Amino acid sequence: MQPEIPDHMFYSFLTGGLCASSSTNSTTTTSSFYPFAIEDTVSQDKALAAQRNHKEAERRRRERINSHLNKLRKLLSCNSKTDKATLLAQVVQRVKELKQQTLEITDETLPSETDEISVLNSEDSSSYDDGRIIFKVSFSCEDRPDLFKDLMETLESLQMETIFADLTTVGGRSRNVLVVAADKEHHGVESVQFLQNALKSLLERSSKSVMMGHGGGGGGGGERLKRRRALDHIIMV
Amino acid sequence: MQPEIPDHMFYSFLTGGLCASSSTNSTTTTSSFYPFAIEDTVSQDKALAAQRNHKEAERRRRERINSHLNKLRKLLSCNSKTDKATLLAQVVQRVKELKQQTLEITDETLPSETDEISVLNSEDSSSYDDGRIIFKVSFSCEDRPDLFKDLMETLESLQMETIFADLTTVGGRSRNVLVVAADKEHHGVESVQFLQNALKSLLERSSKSVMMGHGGGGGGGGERLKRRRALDHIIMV
DNA sequence: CAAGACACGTGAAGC
DNA sequence: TGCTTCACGTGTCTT
Repeated sequence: MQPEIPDHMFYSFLTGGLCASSSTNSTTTTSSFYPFAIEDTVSQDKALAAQRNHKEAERRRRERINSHLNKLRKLLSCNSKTDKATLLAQVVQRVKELKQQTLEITDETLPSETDEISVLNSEDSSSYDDGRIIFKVSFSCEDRPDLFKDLMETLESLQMETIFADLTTVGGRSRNVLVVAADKEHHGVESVQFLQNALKSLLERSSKSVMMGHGGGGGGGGERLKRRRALDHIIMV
Repeated sequence: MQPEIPDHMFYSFLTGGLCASSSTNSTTTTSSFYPFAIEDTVSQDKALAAQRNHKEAERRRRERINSHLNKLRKLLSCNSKTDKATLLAQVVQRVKELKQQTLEITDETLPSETDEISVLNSEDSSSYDDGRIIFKVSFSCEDRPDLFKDLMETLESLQMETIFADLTTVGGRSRNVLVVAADKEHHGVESVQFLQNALKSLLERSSKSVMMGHGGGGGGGGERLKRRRALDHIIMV
């Protein structure tokens, strides 16, 4: 596998032979000036062995780096003849792209890092359900065991019927999109406020039960995807 | 900025001076053996200039590579003192992770590459809507202008009411998730078949109008995300 | 040959 | 001290 002394005799004769190395001159030639004295041959052997180690270590280092570069070549499915530099440029671009992509998709489909509530009166868009007012409710918050139960109780107490629920829980955060229907006899357009307040207290209850363990929540924002695994997504009708 | 002849006199005396280089021996020393003849000083200058160019080019190459490595260090937000090798190992891992992540998310939320239809009778899960049967319909297909209109007409002809629609169109592909309600007077559980057949003809109509332009569709499967931009996502109630 | 890319062995600097 | 990592200049092979 290894060439083992392929052409380095050229350099070795230089360092170990006539020419003195630029830095080792003050260490080996202290006790004796005779070029081929006994002490020198011993220390020469030691130095030679050291340099051989050094050389091989460096070779291993190069191999390690190049192996990773080859892995990257495969991951980007690019030719094995592509430059190291251009390969790395492509890697940089790819990482940027992937980061951006996951961020885009994430922001549109997964729970947001900050607590958010949105209640929309969707009567204007399409009013096929004449006797009822339809609201679209969506909010992101910290997940907790009784979140769904509390939510259902809240909606029931408001005499609202859940038509559709899209619940996504991942990484301890929960994103909930609901479509609820309210009777026009008991509710008007102003019920948006009721809903919002009810959800607000729901989220406050949530933050009370968790309190600490998740410090600020605002901070860095670059590595928010790291812990995310196996997303739990439920759609109910 | 540049050191400009910092310590290479050691090597230069070697290549241009006493010792003959291992490969250039047959080119420069053909006409004369006198070490300091005129022709030799000229060719020496030329060779020296060439080696200086070579040296600087190599330096630029190193800088290029290292600059990209530093970019990657920033992108992975890892310390500037991390090894080249371990950095690259981390990059490999990160790229793999990001690829996997986008793939996972994509498969759960975005249109699939192949045409698919799924119709579920969701009566078992929760039957709060006593007078009606609720179906969950989801399918992925090639996008086309009148897809939504045709879909609505189809559902109307089946006397089914759309309660919820989640339509995602991106990269020429469309993913549609619908919750439809059917009157129990006109429909039974077997209506799942009606729905499936209707959707099947809908997709066949679709593939007829597009036909070519997207060859197989099966193939590679590694770079399917490349063209995806600005996702068009509509939720209707 | 010139221009570019790569592997190599080496000295220096950090633990 | 030895071990590791880096930048450097070089030889060599490919366009």
